[in-house]
Amino acid sequence: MARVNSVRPQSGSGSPTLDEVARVAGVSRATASRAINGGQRVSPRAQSAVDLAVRTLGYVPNPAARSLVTRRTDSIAVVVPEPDDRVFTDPFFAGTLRGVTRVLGERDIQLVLLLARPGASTARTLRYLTGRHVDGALVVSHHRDDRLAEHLSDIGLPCVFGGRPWTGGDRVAYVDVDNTAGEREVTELLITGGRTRIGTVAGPSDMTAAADRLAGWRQAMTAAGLAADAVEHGDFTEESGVHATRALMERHPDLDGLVVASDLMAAGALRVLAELGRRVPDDVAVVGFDDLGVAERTTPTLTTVRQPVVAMAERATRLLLERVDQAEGSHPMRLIIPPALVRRDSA
Amino acid sequence: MARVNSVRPQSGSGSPTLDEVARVAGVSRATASRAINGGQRVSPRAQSAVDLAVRTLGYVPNPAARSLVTRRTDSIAVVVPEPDDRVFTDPFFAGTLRGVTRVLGERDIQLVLLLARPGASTARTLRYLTGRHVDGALVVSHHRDDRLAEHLSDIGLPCVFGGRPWTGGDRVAYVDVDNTAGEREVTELLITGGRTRIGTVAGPSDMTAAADRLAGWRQAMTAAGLAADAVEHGDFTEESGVHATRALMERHPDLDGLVVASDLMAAGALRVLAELGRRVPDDVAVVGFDDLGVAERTTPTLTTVRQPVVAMAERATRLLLERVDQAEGSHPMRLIIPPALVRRDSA
DNA sequence: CAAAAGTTTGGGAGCGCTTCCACTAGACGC
DNA sequence: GCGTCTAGTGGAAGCGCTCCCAAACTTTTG
Repeated sequence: MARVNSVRPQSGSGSPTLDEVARVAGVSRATASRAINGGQRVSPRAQSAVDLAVRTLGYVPNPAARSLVTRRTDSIAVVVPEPDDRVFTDPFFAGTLRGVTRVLGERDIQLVLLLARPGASTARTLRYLTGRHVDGALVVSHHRDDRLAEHLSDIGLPCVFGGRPWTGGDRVAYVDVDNTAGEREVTELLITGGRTRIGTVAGPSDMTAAADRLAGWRQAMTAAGLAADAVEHGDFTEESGVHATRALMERHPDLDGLVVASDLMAAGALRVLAELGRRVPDDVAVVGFDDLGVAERTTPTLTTVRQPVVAMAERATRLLLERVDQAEGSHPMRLIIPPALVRRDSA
Repeated sequence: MARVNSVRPQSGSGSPTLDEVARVAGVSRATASRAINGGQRVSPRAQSAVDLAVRTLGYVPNPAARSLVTRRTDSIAVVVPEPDDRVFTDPFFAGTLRGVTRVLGERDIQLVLLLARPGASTARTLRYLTGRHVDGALVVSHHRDDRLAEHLSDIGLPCVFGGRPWTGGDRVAYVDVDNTAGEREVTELLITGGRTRIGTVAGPSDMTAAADRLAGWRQAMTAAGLAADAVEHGDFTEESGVHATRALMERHPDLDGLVVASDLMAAGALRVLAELGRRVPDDVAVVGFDDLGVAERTTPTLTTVRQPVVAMAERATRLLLERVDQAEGSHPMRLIIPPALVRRDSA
């Protein structure tokens, strides 16, 4: 401890190592390591010596070396198998990322954004995840054919899906809103309101959220003895909502209700209806899905189904971290959030 | 080579290691490593033996071990010192991320999203970056007091700023649009159009983009001998644009021109003007800044200054990767993009 | 045909960290 | 007074990889 030695970092070889900290603190590398990581089984004396050394040296542990032995990286991936331009315009992703970062911020875990463009790069994503660059993965918006659920469960990487996966739903955990119930209820709202000719602008048919919402609409329609034949698909963007609504109104000019699978698409629908001179809700009642800000800003404001995206993302992230912590084990769990109707002016 | 040995991965100890690949391929670990990394100095025979072993074993290199020795992590951070709710609503960030991911996708580099909330977590961000978790950093929207430029240049981590940093601009590289020139020109447009009473809704005064645009407006005004006294600050959000415009119009009801420092704020301004019954552009001409989609969707559509955000982010990322590659050296470089006026209906 | 030059190869030394384990001191009980 | 605990410590063994270097082999050349 009283040993005289040079205190300066060894020959400017870059950042100081644990070895140097130990030398400066006058303890062994093992003790220094313990002191830095929580300080179990370390005397107060040694602890403060190490603390001081860390501070004077400006020591920061080398993450690669650490994770080589701990087998942890303290980072998780958010996987978004979606063309990048869609990701960054949809408030759904914005909300998701917000929820994730909020939870991650509580602990010292970082977020790796994995944008898997369609096709080829799924393989790359998979390779990345297999390589254990991250401790876990949150898959956000996946499509039928990426088979991500199976692949991830094969790899054995802790993961949670945001939204029910197509297949392998029994092998992975997921958090989802009850899409079917939500769309059913909001459709029933229109029916109760006296609408009899209700069409739907559904989402892309390779996504479960879209399929489930479509199913909800169908259930309500058939239960009420109404024809469930006016269906058009979009891809959740406003643009696609415009096209789908145009097509729908052309084929079924008599529609008096429109159940749209996302607010963004509903905003497009409202624009088309305005062009067509139909009054909303007088001539045509319109409902959306999501309630992430857009619904409040349309004219008229949108009656919709609220999907608490931020909260869901937080839950999903917590779930993921739990699974990461208790390593393996813990069988898949699903968390289904009840949807909430939000009545505004469009229906 | 003809040695008989068990080919199956050693005792289910998790993922196969390079050692196992080497054993299966009948070569040394060194040769296997070479074969896997580019295959310089490897005979075709050995190469294919290794390739086969990799494939049958499903080998994926352990990134921690690799980066422990290479001192590369093959990932870069995008640092956003901004409250998370702003990040995900502003099309500016969306565009930036898009540019970044596009370039990163070309190589096998991952993106770590570092959202530094104001205050305390800047320290954490800095610690993370100091720890060399990433090979470089792209700082996107920084504020005056985070002093990120100095800190990063101290750390010695390759970094590029999106937008001129407040201080330390001579020590770090950055890519920026010529904010001053852009705002000056668009102001001159109003002046040429015969407007004489032109106010401005500026951005937050702790951001260089805002300060530079304000300066551009001032230059044009004073050069034309007009009073540059109608100034109000917002924070680039639509909401703040509403407040600022309201305050501005109250104090200066005679304004016939409005130079707004972002399209989002300009959208807010348009709403206020509509409320106030002023016709745009007849009574008041309005111009924005950014042109990232919002400007096309307002009523009337917005005359604005185009900032090619995606392209800029791409350039910035390329610049960053260059700096990462040639390690250290290469003195700071700045890339100033000329702005482009986009004429629409609002002025 | 030997020497020189080039090409492949494997041994081995780390990269910086955590953690097992054996060991030393005091604290404590009888 | 002497075992018996317990808290604290350091030595050393890896984690899985890259890369230097010298050895072994192949080709070229005089």
